[in-house]
Amino acid sequence: MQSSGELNGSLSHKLLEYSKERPSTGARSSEATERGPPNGKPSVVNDEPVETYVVPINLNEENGIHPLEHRQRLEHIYDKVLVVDNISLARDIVRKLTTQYKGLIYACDTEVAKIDVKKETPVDHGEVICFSIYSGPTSDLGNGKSCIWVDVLDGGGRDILREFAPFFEDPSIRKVWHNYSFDSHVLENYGLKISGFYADTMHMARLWDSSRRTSGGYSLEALTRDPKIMSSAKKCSEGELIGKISMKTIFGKKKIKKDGSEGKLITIPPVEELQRKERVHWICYSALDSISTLKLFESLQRKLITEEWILDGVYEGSRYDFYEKYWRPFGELLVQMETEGMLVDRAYLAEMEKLATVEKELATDRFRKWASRYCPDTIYMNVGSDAQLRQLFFGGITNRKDPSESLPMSRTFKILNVDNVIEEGKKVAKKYRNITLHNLGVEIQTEIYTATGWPSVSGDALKVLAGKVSAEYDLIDDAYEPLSDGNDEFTPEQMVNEDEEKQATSISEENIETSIYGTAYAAFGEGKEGKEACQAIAALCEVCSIDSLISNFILPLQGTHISGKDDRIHCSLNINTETGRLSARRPNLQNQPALEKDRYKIRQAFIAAPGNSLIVADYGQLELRILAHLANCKSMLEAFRAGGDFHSRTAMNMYPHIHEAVEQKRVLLEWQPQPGEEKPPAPLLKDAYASERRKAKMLNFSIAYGKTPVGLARDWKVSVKEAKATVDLWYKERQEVLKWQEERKNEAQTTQRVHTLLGRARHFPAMAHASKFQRGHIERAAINTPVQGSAADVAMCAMLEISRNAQLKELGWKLLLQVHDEVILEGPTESAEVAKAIVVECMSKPFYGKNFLKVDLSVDAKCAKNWYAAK
DNA sequence: ACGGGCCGCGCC
DNA sequence: AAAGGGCGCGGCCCGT
Repeated sequence: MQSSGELNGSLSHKLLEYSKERPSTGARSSEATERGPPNGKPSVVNDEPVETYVVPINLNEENGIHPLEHRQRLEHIYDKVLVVDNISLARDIVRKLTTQYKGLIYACDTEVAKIDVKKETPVDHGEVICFSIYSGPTSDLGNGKSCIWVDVLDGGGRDILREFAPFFEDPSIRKVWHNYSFDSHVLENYGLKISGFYADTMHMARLWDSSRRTSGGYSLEALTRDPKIMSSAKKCSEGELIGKISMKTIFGKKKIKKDGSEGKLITIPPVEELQRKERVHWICYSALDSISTLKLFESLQRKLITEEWILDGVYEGSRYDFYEKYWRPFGELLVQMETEGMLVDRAYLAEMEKLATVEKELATDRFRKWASRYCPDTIYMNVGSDAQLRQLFFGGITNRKDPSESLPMSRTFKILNVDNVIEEGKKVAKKYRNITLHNLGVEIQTEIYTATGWPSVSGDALKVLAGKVSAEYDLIDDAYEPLSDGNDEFTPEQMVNEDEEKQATSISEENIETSIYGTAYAAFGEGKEGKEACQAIAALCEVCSIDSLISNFILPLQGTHISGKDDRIHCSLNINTETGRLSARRPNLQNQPALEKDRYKIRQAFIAAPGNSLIVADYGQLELRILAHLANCKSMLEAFRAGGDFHSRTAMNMYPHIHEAVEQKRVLLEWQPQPGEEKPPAPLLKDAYASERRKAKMLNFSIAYGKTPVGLARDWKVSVKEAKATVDLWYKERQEVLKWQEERKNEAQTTQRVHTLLGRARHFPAMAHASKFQRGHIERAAINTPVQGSAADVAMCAMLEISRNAQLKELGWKLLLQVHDEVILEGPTESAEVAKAIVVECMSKPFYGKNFLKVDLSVDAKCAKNWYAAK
């Protein structure tokens, strides 16, 4: 496909979708469509190597080349390809590969059928139909050919593939892949244990430039066609192909519409069919994948070698050295973790699904019944539709950003006819039917709007309407008691709510009746009506939160597409973020509900196998410690050195009156009960100065993200001036942080990049021509990236340290998952305590047994039978 | 019927 | 006018 420069630019208007009508999806890799930044223009960009779903309308002139010409150029490859379609030939070749040609570097690539890469894990899914191996133009791998193409489909299936085991499994034979994870898994489905991993060109490309997500993506095609990437490729002979050509360019056909005319949709036959019926072109297409992967590797290697690698200010070599030392082993480790997977208790999830469904129905009925008094059709409405909710509460309102647009007072919606309502004059229920929703008849004030200017109907917005009333279920009201606050790592939003709660409950007795109600109380005429409105909307909040738990977690985790034969869930762990954090997909195991809010205890479903336990270990205030180190901030470093409650200490440093109280021992910073002591000898700071500590804590979290006084003022509901004053208090003792942040902004401004602890760079190519707002965004990213990215570096080093540990390996402990500042391992229960101590040691000293940071790294670890219990 | 845009929300 | 960083994903609605 074309680079996204074109995608976002002049060509974008020519783009169209093509329908994916292949019965079995052919795939050479996993795929994802992704979203652009919230307000940014770039919308969908291919992230991983895959055939794209966006093509130029004019198929005849892609890049000025006629598809027939593409095919002709492709055919030249055929002369280089040794087609291996029988076992004895395979045996001969493998003998060569593993003896006289053992020292070469090989690029490998598979083509896979019977897998839906958007939904399924490649672990225990997919069938390899062919693969290609290439090691450069000069090696004669037989008959003077330089590229091997192996027909797995008709050349011997599993048997011919297994002939290549000595090649794939030899750790001394260096192999380069584009998205190693996918190929590794599909090959391992045949019982092979792939070894000799040498490089993943996708990771190398990300190390070279992490911002291609919005400017081209990381598909093999996009990368090998990008002159900026391939500029250093060796000059190739006339007509030689380097860049990958996508499947649809070669094999795409315009769909013929019913009337016989050519449609705009483009279809591609199943890959098995292509392999058999378009054999020559298919072989060339497939061979080109490994050829272009090797060229890409050589180009990226040359590029990375030219870059300096500076680790915490010290020259360490080239950025390719960084790749070899960190991301190569990390890439291999991630694939191992994916292979392991996490065991999930399906019976438990099924049980929770039943419970959640019942509770959701109750709450739904309650809301619908109330709303139908104002608008009858709400009985049939979809309470999960934000459009329908917006219509009810805000019908008629004008758009805040674009006053020329406004919601109609009344609107019809097409809904699934789940209630099988039969319309007048009809005999059977239709699949869909229309309902009419109009404004409930009252004006509701709101301060929360969506990015596009419409009033928000999010959970937060609805909570403001409802206030702090209970939804008052008849059956299950007291079945659910939220856990008490045992968690220190609150998000600022949660802390604001915490504040509101304090205010709400501190209001005098006679007012408490009305003060707990939200804005809907007055809107619906106070009294009984107002009260019922608030309760109904509270029920609606319940529906939303239950629904999101069901559809985001309870249901997907039970699906078979993301689990292997062993019933374990194999998510994909990707190095694909701008900052160097991991992301997890299919499913995203990094966003499982946290303990406090998790009414169905979903983390309890993640279990260890019989006889095994999980170890869950996480860093305490990792990002703040990183910030203290990077900025060399005396006050923060001291606070961490002193230990104890960091946020209390921050509050003490911000407010002189607290400082004085601590000095005079009127309050305690923290207190560990000593034997014989029942309660602290003086009040704790976190109780005596709770609101100051909350502010301090919030600033601790917010400042690293670049939050502005304007944003804080909005959250705190105070004036900007007041918010600014509090921010200044925070910075007063932390001038180094202020200075460091200014330096990062300047660095981003002048060099268009910033760096992490280990010396990775993040580019800001948009800096040169950024609007004021965009510039602000980049500046915040510039101060956040070194913090977040360095934390990611530390977490990676810790994982590598753990994976290198011989004792852990011997005891049978394996890494399963990482959630940014947390790792999860599984192993035999009998050695859990020993293993836990080793894990803590590895994480505390993640750099080959050392910690060169100016702060200690605090690690909290637990072992238990499931994830919930181990937190 | 499918995919994109949008919204909303889960996590750190 | 916008005013906290980084993700993935599901539902809805609307276009094709």
